[in-house]
Amino acid sequence: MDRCGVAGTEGKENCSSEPCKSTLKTPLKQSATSHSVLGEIQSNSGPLTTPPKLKEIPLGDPWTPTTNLKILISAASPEIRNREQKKGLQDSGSEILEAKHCLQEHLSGDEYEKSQPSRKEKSLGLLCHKFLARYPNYPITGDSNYICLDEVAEELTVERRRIYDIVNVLESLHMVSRLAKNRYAWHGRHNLSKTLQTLKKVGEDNKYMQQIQLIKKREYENEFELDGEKNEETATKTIGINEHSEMCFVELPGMEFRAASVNSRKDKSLRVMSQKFVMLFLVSTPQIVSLEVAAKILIGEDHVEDLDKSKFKTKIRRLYDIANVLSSLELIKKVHVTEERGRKPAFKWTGPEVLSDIQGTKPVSTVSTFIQSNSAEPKPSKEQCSKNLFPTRGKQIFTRHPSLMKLVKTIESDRRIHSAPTSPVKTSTTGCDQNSSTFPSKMAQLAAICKQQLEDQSSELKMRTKLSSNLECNLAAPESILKSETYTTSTSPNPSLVHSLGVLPLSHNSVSPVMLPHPHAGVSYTIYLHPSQAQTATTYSPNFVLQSLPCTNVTGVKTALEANSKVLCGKMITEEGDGNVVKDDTRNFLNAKETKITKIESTPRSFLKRSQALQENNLIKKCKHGQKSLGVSMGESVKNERPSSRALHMDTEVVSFQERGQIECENLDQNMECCCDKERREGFPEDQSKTNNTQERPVPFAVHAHEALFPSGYLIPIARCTQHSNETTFSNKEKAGICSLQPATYNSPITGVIPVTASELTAVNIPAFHVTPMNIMVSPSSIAAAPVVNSSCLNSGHTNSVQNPSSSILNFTLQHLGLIPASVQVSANPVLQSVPISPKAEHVNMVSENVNSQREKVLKNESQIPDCELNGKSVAAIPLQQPSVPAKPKESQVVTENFFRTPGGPNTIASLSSFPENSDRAFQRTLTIPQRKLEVSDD
DNA sequence: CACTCCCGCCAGGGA
DNA sequence: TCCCTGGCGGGAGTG
Repeated sequence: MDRCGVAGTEGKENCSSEPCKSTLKTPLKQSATSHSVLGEIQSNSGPLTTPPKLKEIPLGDPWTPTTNLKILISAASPEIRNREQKKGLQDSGSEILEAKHCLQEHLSGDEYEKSQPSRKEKSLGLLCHKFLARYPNYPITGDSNYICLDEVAEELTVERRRIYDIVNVLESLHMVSRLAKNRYAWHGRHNLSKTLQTLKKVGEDNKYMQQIQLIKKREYENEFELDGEKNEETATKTIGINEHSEMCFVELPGMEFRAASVNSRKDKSLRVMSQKFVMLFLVSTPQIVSLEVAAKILIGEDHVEDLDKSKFKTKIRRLYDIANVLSSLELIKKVHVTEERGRKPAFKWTGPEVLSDIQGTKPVSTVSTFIQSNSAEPKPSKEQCSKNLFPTRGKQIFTRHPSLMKLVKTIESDRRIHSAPTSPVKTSTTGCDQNSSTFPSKMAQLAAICKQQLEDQSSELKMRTKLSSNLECNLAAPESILKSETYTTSTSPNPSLVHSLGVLPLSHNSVSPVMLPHPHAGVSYTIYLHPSQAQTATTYSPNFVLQSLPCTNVTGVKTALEANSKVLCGKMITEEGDGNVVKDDTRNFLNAKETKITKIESTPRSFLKRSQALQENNLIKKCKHGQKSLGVSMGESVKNERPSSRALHMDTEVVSFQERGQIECENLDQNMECCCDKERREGFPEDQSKTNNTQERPVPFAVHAHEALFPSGYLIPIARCTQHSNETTFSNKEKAGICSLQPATYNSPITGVIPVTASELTAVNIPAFHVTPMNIMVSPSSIAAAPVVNSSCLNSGHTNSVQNPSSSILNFTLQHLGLIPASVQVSANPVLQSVPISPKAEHVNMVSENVNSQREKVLKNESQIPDCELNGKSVAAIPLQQPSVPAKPKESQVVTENFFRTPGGPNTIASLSSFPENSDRAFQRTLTIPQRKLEVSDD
């Protein structure tokens, strides 16, 4: 394709005056340059040109395996043939030219035209389909799924330019990542769910919902007021919302680096636009976004002033490009929205439902090279961290997300960096980590930052959470306490920090720090998870709610209540492409627009109210279920605080609390929401969720965050890692069913009955921790400090295996609770053996090594913890296996269920269900991270 | 005519 | 300097 590009350029020179387009209709000119020829050939039938030429064509191109296939295809398809010819043209333009001439000569105008592929046949969407067909949705990790743009363009017989369009959109979804020039890595949909979650989070942060509402409001006003000036004013206002927002590309942990190389270019508008476009869908309740609205919002972010038509038009064009690709991905579907003003093109989200998952976790927008900092290295200075994170000059690998700016500021104000991140061990499980080498440093810095942040706020956490009263920390050696900080949104100077940190980039080589923001109180904990495959973020809330993010990348779980995000829109009639008409009468909503908007502005208040309502709701639920636990006392206090954190993001919501009631499960609390969301996303079978049998539950660690209270007072809902559940699709029905599901009861030998709502399956129940409540006392400080899994630990030199996020969480939990020594790593992933923490590892919680056998037993019995080393003692050794390896015995799946019900996202049944298409692969992949039943050997 | 969106010119910038 | 990238908008195709 290089040639193409070149040829194109050259050709332009020669035939610039002669529009290639014209060439299509017009006979090819001898003088036409290769470029023009190319165009002609492409569009014109190349019947004359023989397939053989194609073979010959790739002179310089490596003979690809697909060549034969292409030839065959071309033989069968005139269009393809043409494209092939075109391709061939690149190399042997003259020959093609001749052929073309011949063709033209022999064909009449009509015939010639007929021979040309129709416009539709050349659509980007179709091209994208072809492109996607080349790669598996869920490629096996570790496989080298590389994409050579030249080859692809060649094989698809399209200009490389078109491939860029596709790749850029795919890149925005992290389905591909750029490895090098002309080379991309194919990730398939493995990261899709994470990406979507992240995007949703970012979208919520950006208040896209509000923007949409404002735009709609404006339109609404226009309809009735017809006040042009006013409209413009409104428009400006609307746009103004984004004025400050900067274009940024949301990165996923582990993906940044590669993307970075691409980011050299300032404008990645297509990528950014794509992400934002997706965000719009994710944040809006009727997940229907009209092009007009999308364009306005996108323009608003770029240039508020430039609302001129041309710009708008251009945006629309680009949106079409993006939409075509997204449509090919089956993430959206074209529909038409009929409003008062008329019928407008729009797109409806048809992709997996995305939950705003983990609270406080944020997508790392862009991370530049990090200086690797391991324990031995001096702690990175704040400046350095900032610098690395947000390089101001040179090649900024990634565009930084606004939230990161906040982080930087926070860091600035907060100088103390407590502990250096653990040295990451390089564990590349994916074929994409070629550039991982640079990650460690970044991660380290991020970790340092997070730690710092956490530490600073830890004191606050202590005060807020009176966990100490309930829990005494016998675990807590000073070091054991990872820098954790409490984040109280209300008081925290940098409330945003939590969110900023939310998602940290994961590198295969390093541990990723994960912010565990307290839902409301803002107490956040950071857990350093091994970024490598799992990419799971864990949230640790003061109330001891552990949540694992599907991936670290996942944006924090803003409480964006999906239900809440009701888009203000007039009566909306959506005509789906297939002719189905979807009516969404939200007119009533319009009436409240003003009010709602006002509310939005006065977010704090509304938040409080909501918070209270939520709290009440939670309490009620608890009571309802008769749940009693230590967590209650603590939990409540904690819960009370949650609202605040939530408030940060709730401003977008204008929906009345009652409305939310419908989605009660989602409203319970952020954690729960996450869980719920995950569940839904994962396509958790309704029946399954309803199933009382925990073991059958696809989701390990399923616990009703709100309801399942453990004696110990630890409420540890852990969201499943949704890594593999990208494709989960839950029908509305299913969702509803889930939401409405009656709480399932799970028996915990120790704790007793733990009612769990099906929708909350994602929550993790860690009965083991509750076994000896009194023994597991956690001092406030310890609580505040989230155990950080040292990267070294995670990557303990013994193994290359990637730490499963769930395992990280497990370790964290166990260590934190003192169930296991800090030095012991329990791998949630059966594949990953428990790995002794490297002595070098710093920041590892020094958990009392003395874990009484009872606990272990309890764990064994109760939590069904997978084999692991407790106290560095026995643990059924499990052959280390690359988690990435997809092929897994089905048994693993079963095991998974039993295992602690850990959030091993990947291995959940749900995830399986979510892979309708590639069930095989999905399944395999799922198996990849088998959850083992924890068999703790009594010593 | 409006909507779509293909096509490829051309500039930025990395190698 | 080469040429990879990708913004951008003209204008063709479609309904």
